[in-house]
Amino acid sequence: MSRARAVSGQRLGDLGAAHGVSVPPDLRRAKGWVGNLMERLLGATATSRSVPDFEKIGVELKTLPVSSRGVPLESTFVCTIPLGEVGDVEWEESRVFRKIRRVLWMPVQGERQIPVGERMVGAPLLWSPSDAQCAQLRFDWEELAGVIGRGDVESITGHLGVVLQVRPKAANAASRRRGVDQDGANFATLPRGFYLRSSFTRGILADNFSLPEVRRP
DNA sequence: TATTGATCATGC
DNA sequence: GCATGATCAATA
Repeated sequence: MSRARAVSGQRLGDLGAAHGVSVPPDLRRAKGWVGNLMERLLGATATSRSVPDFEKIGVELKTLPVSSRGVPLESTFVCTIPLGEVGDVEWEESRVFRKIRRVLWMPVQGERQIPVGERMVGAPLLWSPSDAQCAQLRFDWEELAGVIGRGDVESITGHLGVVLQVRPKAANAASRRRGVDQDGANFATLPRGFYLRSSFTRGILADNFSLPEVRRP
């Protein structure tokens, strides 16, 4: 938290320069740049292993692009979906629950009109879901995991789910991953991931900071 | 214009 | 291919 507070209020360009990281002209070809920079600044273990960013304290790091008024501009990716087994897993042992039980949110200005190097880091927030938030997440997760477990992943669109949604998570629309239908037969389908809706993360910020009045799901 | 579906980069 | 880090951009 000391490190997080130290970068709060600073511009990405200055932070990058201090760490020998060059700033891309935009994020079209560097979508993970802000997240990767924050990992370096805060001392997270930057690997592709399925463990929390801060392994010893069980904390996941998430940067959150926000407007000048502090409203999230994008949904938040949580995890990919093991299509063949998600229907047989309990909520408490799910990837979603494990991933978001402790999150360090780092809001960062995300408006495209602001040059990447001039975007400022906001106030950090170490967060765990409240009982009410857990209930919301669990409700959506059980519905979505249930549909996938029935072998109906193809019927899911981003519209389903109040706080959590399922959307593609792939290199492109031709990507394929094994799925399992109701009869246990394999089939090829687009890889999917769970995402937190921006209305949900907006509520998290609103609960902890002074933001414009918002309606939460 | 908010949102969904598509896409980009990197490591192993 | 699948995990990490996400944002872009077409469209409803």
